[in-house]
Amino acid sequence: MDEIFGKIGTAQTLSQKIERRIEEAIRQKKLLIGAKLPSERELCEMFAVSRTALREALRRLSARGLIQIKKGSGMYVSELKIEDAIESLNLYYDLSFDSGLISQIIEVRRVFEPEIARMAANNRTDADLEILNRNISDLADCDPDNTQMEADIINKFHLNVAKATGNPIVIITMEPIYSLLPRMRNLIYANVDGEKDFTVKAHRAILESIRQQDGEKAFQEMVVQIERTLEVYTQYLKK
Amino acid sequence: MDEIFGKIGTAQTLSQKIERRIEEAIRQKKLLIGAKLPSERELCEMFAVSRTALREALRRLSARGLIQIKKGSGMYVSELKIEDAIESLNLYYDLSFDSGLISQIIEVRRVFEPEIARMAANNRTDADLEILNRNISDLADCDPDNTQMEADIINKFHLNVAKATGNPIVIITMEPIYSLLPRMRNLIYANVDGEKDFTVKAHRAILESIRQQDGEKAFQEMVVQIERTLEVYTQYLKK
DNA sequence: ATCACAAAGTTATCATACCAAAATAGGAAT
DNA sequence: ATTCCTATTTTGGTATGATAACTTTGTGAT
Repeated sequence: MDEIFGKIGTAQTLSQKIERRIEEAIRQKKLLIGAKLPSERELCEMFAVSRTALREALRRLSARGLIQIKKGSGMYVSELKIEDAIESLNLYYDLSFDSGLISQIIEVRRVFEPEIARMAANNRTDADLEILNRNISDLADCDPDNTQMEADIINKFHLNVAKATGNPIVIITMEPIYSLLPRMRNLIYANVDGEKDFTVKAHRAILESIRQQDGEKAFQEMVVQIERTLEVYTQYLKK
Repeated sequence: MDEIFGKIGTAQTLSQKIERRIEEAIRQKKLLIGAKLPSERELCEMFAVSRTALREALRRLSARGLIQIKKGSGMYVSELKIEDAIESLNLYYDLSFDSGLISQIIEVRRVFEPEIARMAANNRTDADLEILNRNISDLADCDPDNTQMEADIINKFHLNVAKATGNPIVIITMEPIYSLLPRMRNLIYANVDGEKDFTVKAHRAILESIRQQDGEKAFQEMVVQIERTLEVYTQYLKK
């Protein structure tokens, strides 16, 4: 451990201490979701700090999605949305986006998604089937020129398969990855003839396997779909 | 789409506008990593706003990891670390954690980790081997009473396997899950006799497969390890 | 050349005041 | 009783100026 020398002048600022205190209260459920925080003035008295310091702490908390500030009304503990967490990831990807990332994402999907399809086949409900079915119809009916919407729909299909596993952890782990797909696909998908037909067929095959609760078949069909995607991307990357 | 009625009074506050402006500058690389921002006073003049508004914008940016503020020195554009992005996910997991998630996490690990082990076997470097080796030694040498540290070490082993895949997406995906393990394991692991010996052996087997770059064997060994964990947890959950 | 210390620049905090948006309460019109 | 409007209160948003604490830089003595 080279932690011997580390952080000497890292004294937390006052506003950071305040931030931590409130964050801890939320983490420990002392402040429940939706709870209204005392007003700024009251909090100033309670913490015995100036409004400036307090407000800067609150700004950070709201930037991180922990609280919601409503002018004229008050501040409320907000349910941390997965979107907030993903927003950070998106920014990260935005800043470090390169073609290498594309193939790495594909690699992960190639490995994870077939297993997800299998789980979905084993656990899906009838409601899941309906959603997936409508999803496929949406793609088939979608205006071919609206590639953005096509990408969104395809994205949602995969996300809905993840949801059909009934395991929220699966959703949470894959959500950040799926959130990247529209951007990537937009670069490529539009240029490939016949790709949409293939995708619709592949999705139908996956759905059918899930309907039959045939995990192994769902696995295989997903492999086909992902490997095709991989091919398309590979072509693009060679250009 | 029920987006017909939505957000009317969404007037951005001044500090949010400032935040966007600076964020955009960073996203568009007009401000490069490490670049020093003008001082608060200068920025105030440039944006023609008060220091209060400006500072609150800067607090948000630093909370999101885009800039680093050094007292007495200045403000610098910082490289957005993966850890910053993952920190948000961790918080999210933290807030939605309950014992019901344990079995779901196990299910996910059961499906994902063997594949990760296979990827690691294919892509590992010698440096990865060394890290994993030291990790196993640490566990073997660890004070048996210090269950917290044992849990940490085990946690790190799995994370290091993920790192050995060489694919950052894998890390991002799994890191939040691993961050939950110590807490879970602490509840259970301590009570099971002989568990440590088993874990050490299992880890050695996994490492050996990765060393030989035998993906299939690594996959299988990881299955063994995870299913054992699943057993232990199942016993606990039945109590 | 080295060290100690002062000076300048920068962020952190505080205190106060005023502005703007939203919620609330009260009363008037229906 | 209900609806509508208005005045009041509460709450967050912005502005300003002063002071403290910290970092960096430069100066001068050694």
